[in-house]
Amino acid sequence: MVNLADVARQAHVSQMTVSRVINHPNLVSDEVRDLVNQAIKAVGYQPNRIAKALVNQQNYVIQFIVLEDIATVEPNYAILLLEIAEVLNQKGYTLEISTILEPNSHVDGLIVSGWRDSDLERLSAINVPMVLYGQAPTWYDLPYVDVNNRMGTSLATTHLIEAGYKKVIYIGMTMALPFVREREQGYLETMAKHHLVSRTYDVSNHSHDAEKLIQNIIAHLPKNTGIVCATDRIALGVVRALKAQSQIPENYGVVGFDGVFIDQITSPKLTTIKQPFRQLANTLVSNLLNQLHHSELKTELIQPRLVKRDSTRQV
Amino acid sequence: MVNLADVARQAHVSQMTVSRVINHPNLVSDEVRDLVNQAIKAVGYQPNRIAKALVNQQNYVIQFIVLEDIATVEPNYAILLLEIAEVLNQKGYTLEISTILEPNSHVDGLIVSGWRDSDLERLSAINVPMVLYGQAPTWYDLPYVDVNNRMGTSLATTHLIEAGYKKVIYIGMTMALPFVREREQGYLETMAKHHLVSRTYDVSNHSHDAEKLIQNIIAHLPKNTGIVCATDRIALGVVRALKAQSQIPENYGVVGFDGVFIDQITSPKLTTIKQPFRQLANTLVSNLLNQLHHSELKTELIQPRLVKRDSTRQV
DNA sequence: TTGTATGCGTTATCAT
DNA sequence: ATGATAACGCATACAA
Repeated sequence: MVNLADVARQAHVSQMTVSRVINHPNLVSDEVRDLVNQAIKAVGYQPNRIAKALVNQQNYVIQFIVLEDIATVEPNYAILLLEIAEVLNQKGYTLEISTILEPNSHVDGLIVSGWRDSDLERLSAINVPMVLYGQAPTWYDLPYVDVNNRMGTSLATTHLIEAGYKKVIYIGMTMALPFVREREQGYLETMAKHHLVSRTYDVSNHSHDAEKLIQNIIAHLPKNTGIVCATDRIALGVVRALKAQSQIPENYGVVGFDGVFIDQITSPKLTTIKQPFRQLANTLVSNLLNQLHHSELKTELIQPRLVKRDSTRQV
Repeated sequence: MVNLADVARQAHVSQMTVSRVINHPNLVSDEVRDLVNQAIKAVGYQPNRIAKALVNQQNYVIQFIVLEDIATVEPNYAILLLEIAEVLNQKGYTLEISTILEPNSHVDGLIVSGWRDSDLERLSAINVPMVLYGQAPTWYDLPYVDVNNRMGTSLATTHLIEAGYKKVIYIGMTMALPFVREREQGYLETMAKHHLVSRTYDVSNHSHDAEKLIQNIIAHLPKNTGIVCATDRIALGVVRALKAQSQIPENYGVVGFDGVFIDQITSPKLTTIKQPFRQLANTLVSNLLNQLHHSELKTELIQPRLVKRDSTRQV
């Protein structure tokens, strides 16, 4: 392992000068700085994160905590995790993954996902920099990053209206979580804005439930109806129920939400609201590192994107 | 932060004695050991991984490298990653995730997945302990862990035969990877063993392709046929193509492979070969840690499990 | 069986 | 502007 001493020897300066060139280059004269930089390249020096961590009393470890059952959201997490890991590694941090909330002293910061309202009390008691993935109630002072769920369903609803579907209904989820309410609100608001009558249904977030719901209400569902779904999973069930009559997208238009994996395996392919996971990952990480360095708390909503495919009419 | 010195003071012994109690308890007298252990609890000591890493010239970081396009296998990876992370954390290691092959000096070991044959040359040149996820050719001396793919399709084929399907065909993948060949072999062998005529087709690993294939060959496909699919994705397309006539499982039986996520969202629910991801994760990790400590190379195949659901007849 | 001295690679502090 | 020294927490080698 090549260390500071090796570089120092090569450049005929002291260890400290090398350390300064790396951490406080403006405190070093131009000539010496160039000399040292050359030496660093020549010997192939790579800073030792462990030694740095020891002296700085930091660990350069961020823990990603998944509190919900993975099975419910698998594809999303794979993407998000990989994005976060990449961003973190770039900044010299390591990502640790955990499924329980019990922060060890060796983590510098927490990214928490899949939490329920009942977790927030416990979370706000923990004295480690953290950022939540998912919109949290404001009365806890916990910074969060999320996609703008309300805007998402609003985009979906607008798209269906503009595509000429006469009636537009919403199929939501039976979960008391902020993002669930937000998605519903996005639909309701947009319908109100267009002076249209809204109609919502609730199912569990499983394709088979959504499929059954549609089979039950199909008799009362006029042709030329648009269906905004709270998730791609629900949309999958809806599409399956309607496909038998191959009435998509002529008689029924379907829009999902998430845009990960499921949207690609439906038939017809799903028009959906895509969560920008790369951007979410970037924002989560920079948010957290900002807290570590400058200790500012900040909450952010990221804009989603409508992806038009075959389950809705081309406008 | 409470350290060895704090414990030592509490127990009225030296730092070294405390260190010994932790690392070599048999070198310490019983009384002193008990005393120190009490002190450890009393002051709430937690070993500092960073300091340990520095002195041991280890980093306690394992890198998980995903070389293939994530989009093709998302759900599987989410599960595998979380399992690996959990096992690793238990053993005091941290998991780092990367999508490129360029091991930094700060990683102690590599778990490599999604590699192609063309990567193996480069991999075997890297001088860091590693284990591959996925069966590799034996002429590279790289240890790997994989599910027993051959046994998997064999289980699937046997199940269909025993369920009374007269003809059993196989839909495989157009990829030149060992595991692809293994899965096909499992089918072919089992058919031969039962003195049955085998018939294989190939498609890309996309549900839409599989769906088209079935639509094209359905005319020549006699009733009472069993279909072994190389993946759940393919099975999903097959089920979709056959569902219009709702002939599953009476006239056609379908078995998939993987058992992650997709199998739950098909309709009817998929009979499939389940990859034991928890066991795979455990084996991958213990394999790697064995290399780190005792430097033995070992390759292992894990047994998969047949999960009978609604896409095949109950025997 | 227990304790002392030393060093891992880095950086902050203080001195020059 | 540059360098010498000490310190972070732990474990190995050696001494007692």
